[in-house]
Amino acid sequence: MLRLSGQTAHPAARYSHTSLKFRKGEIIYAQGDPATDWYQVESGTVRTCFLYRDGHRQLTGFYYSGDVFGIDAETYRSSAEAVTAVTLTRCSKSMGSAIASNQIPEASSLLQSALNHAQSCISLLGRRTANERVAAFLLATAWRIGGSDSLNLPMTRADIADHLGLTIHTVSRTLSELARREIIGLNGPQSITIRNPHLLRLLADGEGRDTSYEQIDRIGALAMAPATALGR
Amino acid sequence: MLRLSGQTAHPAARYSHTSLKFRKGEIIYAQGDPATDWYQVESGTVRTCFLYRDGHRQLTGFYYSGDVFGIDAETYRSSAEAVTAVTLTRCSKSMGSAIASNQIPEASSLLQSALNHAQSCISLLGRRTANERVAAFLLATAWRIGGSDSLNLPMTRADIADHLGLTIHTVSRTLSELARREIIGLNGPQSITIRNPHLLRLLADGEGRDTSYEQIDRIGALAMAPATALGR
DNA sequence: CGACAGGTTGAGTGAGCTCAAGTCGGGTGG
DNA sequence: CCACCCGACTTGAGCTCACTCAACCTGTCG
Repeated sequence: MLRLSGQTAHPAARYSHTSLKFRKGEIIYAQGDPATDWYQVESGTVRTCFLYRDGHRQLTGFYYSGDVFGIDAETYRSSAEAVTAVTLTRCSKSMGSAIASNQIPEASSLLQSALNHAQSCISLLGRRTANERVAAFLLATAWRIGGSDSLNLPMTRADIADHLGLTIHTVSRTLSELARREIIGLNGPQSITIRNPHLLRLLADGEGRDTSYEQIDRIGALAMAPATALGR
Repeated sequence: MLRLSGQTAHPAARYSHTSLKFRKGEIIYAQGDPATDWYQVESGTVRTCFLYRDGHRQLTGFYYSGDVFGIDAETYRSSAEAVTAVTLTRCSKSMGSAIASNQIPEASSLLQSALNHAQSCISLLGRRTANERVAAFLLATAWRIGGSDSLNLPMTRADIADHLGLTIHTVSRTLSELARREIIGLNGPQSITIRNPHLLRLLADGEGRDTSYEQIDRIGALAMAPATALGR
């Protein structure tokens, strides 16, 4: 969510770093492996997955260009996998010491970044309905990578579902419903445009709980009106 | 979950610290306040709450004697409240600098502790059913404070519910059901004994999903048998 | 062209929510 | 000492939203 320390920071650059490439779907490290390295994304998208004993998984985060992941104490609590083809910079922790003992100058920044990611994940999972979770996820993702209203979701529906604690069916249905109400646009499964950010924000914040679709759409239209009038 | 750095460590002891008392229910700091201090629990229990725009809350953690909380970057992302009467040690961050710039030696340890708490929270919310969440919560709490099989839950059902993303009704029903099956014992709402930790672990790990109660109870009985035979 | 992965959509079910009533224990005031 | 209240908890009944099961569509790759 939060960039590490501004646009230009490259914390990985200061250490013995190795550039690596992974193909789509490849595993970068596995849950339980000794946490010897941390990584920074150069290009592409990475997901971290926590696997439960019964086989189902909880995606704890998506990492885009500039993001840092793999900041764990002893062993990795989540595995990391390439969502798309990725290039990474790998940084060995062992050259200084464990990251927990702060012999690495940016240790605090890296941990802070990891903590922010975890809190964002909690913020999504704490929401109550599928609408709220999907809406909040779209806004968070748009804010992180899109910048503008059009965004390309690199991950599959299954990834989104396992991130939000839903099924792919519910995610798909919810997105279709949002598109039907013209809150978002769907140009193919991966390409999404946010048409009504204001209304999406209301949905994410739970304003649609005991309110009918017609009511919330009216509220959204009212909220949009000044912005639209101002914008053109 | 994880103690900061062993039983005897008192990271708060090394700084300008102030001892504070709060009564049950009192607010220690509010969400959005500038994060100027962090705290260590001397006695009692503290909860941290993330409030959503619609008024519902997500408890992001419970903190017991020895635990540290309030490790945020700029402003507190959650409020902190006294679950019981508590005594705390408050430590000012401003004496060095912001915690993110690692001028405070234990900054990394504190952040690591906060990260562990966040990951435990995700691990609970990532579970699928009420049974799994409640079982996992009981085990985590017992491991943290109980030590033995008997534990005193300092928080209310509402606190548990808002921590697990359930309602108080579902929490209450689930606990009653666990008691009815003699997996736990209930001596009053706050006092719980774990009678069958093995079976509780199976439930927490989702082994009861597509299995009937009778089947899982039988599995649990089998799993218990050797341990019982060995133990006495 | 077939195989397959990813995605969408429908129908029916069920776990957990909502609404509602009732219990229990502790505190307070008459 | 008892009546009363209040907050916390429990439990029942019904409903709803998300899951399950299933079918089908689409694009891609060999």
